[in-house]
Amino acid sequence: MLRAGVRPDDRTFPFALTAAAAAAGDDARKETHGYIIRNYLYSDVFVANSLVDMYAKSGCWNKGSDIFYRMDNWNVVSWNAMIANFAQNGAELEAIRLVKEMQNCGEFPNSVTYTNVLPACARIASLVKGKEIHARSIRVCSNCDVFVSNALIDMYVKCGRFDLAQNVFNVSERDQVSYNTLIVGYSENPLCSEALDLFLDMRSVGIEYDVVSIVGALSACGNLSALKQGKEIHCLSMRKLFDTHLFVANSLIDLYTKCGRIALGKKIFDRISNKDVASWNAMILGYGMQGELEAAINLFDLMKDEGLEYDHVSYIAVLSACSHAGLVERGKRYFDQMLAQNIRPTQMHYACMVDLLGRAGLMTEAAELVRSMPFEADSNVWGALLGACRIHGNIELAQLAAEHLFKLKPGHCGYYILLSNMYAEVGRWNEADKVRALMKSRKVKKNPGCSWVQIGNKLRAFLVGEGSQGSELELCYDELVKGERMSSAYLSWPQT
DNA sequence: TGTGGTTTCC
Repeated sequence: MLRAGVRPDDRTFPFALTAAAAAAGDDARKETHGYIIRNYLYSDVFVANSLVDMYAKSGCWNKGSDIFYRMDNWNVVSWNAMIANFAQNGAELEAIRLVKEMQNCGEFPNSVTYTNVLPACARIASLVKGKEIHARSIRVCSNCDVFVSNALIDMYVKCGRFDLAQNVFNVSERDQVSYNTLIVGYSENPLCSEALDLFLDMRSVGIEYDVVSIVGALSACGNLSALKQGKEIHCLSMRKLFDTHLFVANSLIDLYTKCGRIALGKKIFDRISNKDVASWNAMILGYGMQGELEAAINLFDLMKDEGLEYDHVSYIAVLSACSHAGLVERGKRYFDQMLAQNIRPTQMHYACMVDLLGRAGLMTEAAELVRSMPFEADSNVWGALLGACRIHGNIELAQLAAEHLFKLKPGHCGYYILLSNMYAEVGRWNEADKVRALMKSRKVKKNPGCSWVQIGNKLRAFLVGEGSQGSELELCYDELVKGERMSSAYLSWPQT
């Protein structure tokens, strides 16, 4: 247009800026912005809004912010773009605050406002703020907007309130995203079966599954060790050529390694031409999970040779492998390497390190690491320490760890039992009884041992002490064998 | 002839 000598006007730029926002690299953004500055088109609210949006999407929230605060007048779109700018770039509280501020400035939030701010509540898991937004959206009927109800479902899921997420889902208009949001939300234990039910439901009400639904369903199967259903979903994904999608392929590695089919997972890993960090992480975690620790650590080292940067998950994978293999010095080296790479350790990293040191009997060092953490240790960290105390018979430290665990996870039976058994082993019966009494007073039930098999689309569980399960077990076995024969018949690669 | 929106891998 410029080459043809046609002068763009303020109507041109919203289109150009939208395109620049989606373009790779910063060149198009800088050039377009520069032209606008040189030609005094800055004061047009449409143009300025598009600029804020462009910078929000490119991750420069201060650039978007500069433009916003220099604008002469704002409309509701300006506020919404600015809320998105904060919400998508790590300034969640600012985004939430801006909804109040826009009202102070006399602007009314609309459905887009709520759609933009709800993911901010979700990311910081602020149920209070999320509920407040929910209530406001009801007052102006925004909750009837499918974008808003989907964002609400996601917010409740991310705050751990599956009951409220399900409520919103039940009373709202539902589309593909509604199903996907709930499937992905449920695909973590212990709601994986619900996730798979929803995956079947969506198809029966005529809503097509897409890559996101497949990823959620595969992840649910992995967590359930539901190999047969996982294979079926693998087949469904092949039918739509989704299986070459990177996220799907990575989920397939996760599925097969979690189900113990390491070779199958490796086959998928090898076939991915554009492997990303998550592909490598999934494979390293898979080897580690199945006890192939040398393979896990070798793959970790190989990843670097391939020119890929480690992320925090890579380190969780390799540290847990070192811990299980008893490679203390090597684990410490990797931990230091992670710090040098400016990756801030999370609870899980500390839990791995405490486990590493503790298993090796370096109890003082493990306790010192917990003490030196820059934030309060969570139940994974204290649990790792308690586990190590159990192995090495360190009752004093076990008491300390258990004290924290009883506060952090008061309903978790395992910790009470572990400590009580430790007392009993050394004949400190009074203290063992005290722990049991504490457990009883808190109405903590001991979970019975449980084992299960999958038959068709159902899981059948067997509990310790259930009695007369002999015939039922045989029945399950027959069905299981039949099911295996069927699933191997339609797979295109050899079974491992 | 113009601006803003929800869900995904480890």
